[in-house]
Amino acid sequence: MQDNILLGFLMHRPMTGYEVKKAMGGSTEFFFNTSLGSIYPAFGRLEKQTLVKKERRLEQGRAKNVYRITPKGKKHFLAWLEKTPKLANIREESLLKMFFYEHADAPTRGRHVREYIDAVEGRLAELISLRDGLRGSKAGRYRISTLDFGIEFYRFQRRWYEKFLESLGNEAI
Amino acid sequence: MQDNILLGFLMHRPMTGYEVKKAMGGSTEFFFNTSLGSIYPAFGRLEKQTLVKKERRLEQGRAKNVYRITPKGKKHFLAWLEKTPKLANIREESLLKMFFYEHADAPTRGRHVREYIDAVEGRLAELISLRDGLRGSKAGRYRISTLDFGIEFYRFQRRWYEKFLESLGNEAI
DNA sequence: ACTTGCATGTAAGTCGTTACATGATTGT
DNA sequence: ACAATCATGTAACGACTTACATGCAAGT
Repeated sequence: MQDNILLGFLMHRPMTGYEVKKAMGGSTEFFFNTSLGSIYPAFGRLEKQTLVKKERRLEQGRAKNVYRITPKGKKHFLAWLEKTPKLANIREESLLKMFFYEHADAPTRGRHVREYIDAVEGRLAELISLRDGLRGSKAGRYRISTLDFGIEFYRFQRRWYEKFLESLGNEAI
Repeated sequence: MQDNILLGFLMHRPMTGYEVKKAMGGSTEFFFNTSLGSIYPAFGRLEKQTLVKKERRLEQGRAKNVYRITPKGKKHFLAWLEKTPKLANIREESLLKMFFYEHADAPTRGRHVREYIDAVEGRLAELISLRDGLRGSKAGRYRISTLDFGIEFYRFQRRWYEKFLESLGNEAI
């Protein structure tokens, strides 16, 4: 899957590994992010499969490895893109701990939920300021859609955990 | 993290790897699931750390490896449980494809979203029937909370994707 | 006889992270 | 001079999955 994201970024323009990593910031980083230590080997694999082509460039006296997607790479990416995405599993540590909350005491449960809500609000603020920055820009509508999903998702979480916190207040201690 | 879930299940009673796997079904499987090929080696590691103790039992002429959590294991589990959970990242293939939707055509986008909503509805039906089965049972309230979160989460997704589908209908093709 | 479920484990492979290692350029 | 950013890569490790391999017991 990671390979297809890299190809997706190269659909826009040829890039270095470092540039792809930067491009993820503020765009995919909230639902997909990957480290440089993962990107460079991935480009190596993609090159072996001739899905990308490495171009050695000298810019400002610095050697760069710019990767360009090949026609075969485009076909590969579009074939992946066409397939209906699989339903995502929830995989949250917070739910896992909640599942075992009978083993924690009431103050711990309350603290968890309050701190979790704080974290949700922090993330929410980031996403909202990101979207505000995109207003009036030429950013694609689908990029904005992913951001909107993120914002609504964290709002949903905030609502849910606030209600949960209330219900904890009513628990018999 | 996986290790702590195994310990969490053993907090209830000593179990075999197979039993833990079964216990996940209908309880944690919607937000955490793991394969037997992962559970058995994990118990081996936990035993080396003396967090669990293997007990060889003969039941119905069959040899079983029943694992019991040790006092040290309990301490380890409770220490993990106490720490505030980290904010979960969204990591959904559907959002990733959405991000690149300018490269797909309108019928593909529509098909994706409709099929995704179908999958969400299927999952929702599973969760709702699970919860209905839990009504009146002695199931812990926190286990029910995790289920409720799941149900509300998939309802949120259904709403969001239905609105998104509508907005796709209005797109300039 | 056959299939399903119980039960345990290993091996190979995928996917990804963090830390290590290096070095140039740009801005203060 | 110093820090930050640009830029590339490797090594070690961790977490997990699927497939392989085995075998008994219970139900049909």
